[in-house]
Amino acid sequence: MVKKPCCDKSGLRQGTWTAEEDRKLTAYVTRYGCWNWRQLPKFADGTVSGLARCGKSCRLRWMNYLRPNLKRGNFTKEEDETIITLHESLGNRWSAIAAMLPGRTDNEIKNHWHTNLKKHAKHKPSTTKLHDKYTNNQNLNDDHLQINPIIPPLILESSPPPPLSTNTRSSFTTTDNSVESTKADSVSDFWSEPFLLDILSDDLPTMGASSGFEFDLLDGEILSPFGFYDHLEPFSF
DNA sequence: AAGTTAAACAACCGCCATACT
DNA sequence: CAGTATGGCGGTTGTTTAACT
Repeated sequence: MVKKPCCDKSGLRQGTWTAEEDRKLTAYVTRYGCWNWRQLPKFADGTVSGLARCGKSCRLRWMNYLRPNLKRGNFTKEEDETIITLHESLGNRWSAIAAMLPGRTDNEIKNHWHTNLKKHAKHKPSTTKLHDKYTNNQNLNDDHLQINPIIPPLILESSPPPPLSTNTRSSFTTTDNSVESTKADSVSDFWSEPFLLDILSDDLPTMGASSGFEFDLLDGEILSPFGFYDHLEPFSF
């Protein structure tokens, strides 16, 4: 939804993400992984310099637009046919359909379905081999994962943020503000330092290899799956 | 050129399943 | 075992933009 930027009751921003917010989120996830979406924004150190977004919003933004290897742009004819066929078999299980289309998100497929394919699907009989395979298979859940074995591991779920001593998601949910603030401070240092040098020098080769990032330094420009890196300058928060 | 309509799509909401304490 | 926190999913909404009159 493209709402006007505003703050909700808890002071969190809503609406369209800015390039700055995208940079912050990408930088954080690139470095620490998506270990805990709901805690992530807390490390942004308030609403002025940090990410004043709810974790859910962060996850959605990352999964649908910022994560590596996402395709952008028009769907191919083959993709359309695949979506239609899978929808006949799976129904509105968009995540399952998206799993069959590397680089496409469930949200993207869902939107595409409602705006383009739904009307065509009504008139188009299913005749593809893929459809036959599914209609003849009783265990769709297991099978659809086997058909496409090249779905890349999405992101660094197993990589806890270095400053934390634990990666259990509930152990950090605490009412002990002193403990939390201490941890948050140590992590929020990240937000106040220029991350570019870090990711270029140390973390990125490793993180990039595991997460699908590809960064190239060319004449002072950084080429990345994200357009905004193309004109990125080292920044601090 | 201005107004209207339809299409596209980014993002939020609510619910549910799972993991943890 | 119950309660709570979190992640994930699907439905839906609302703004922007393109196409049309």
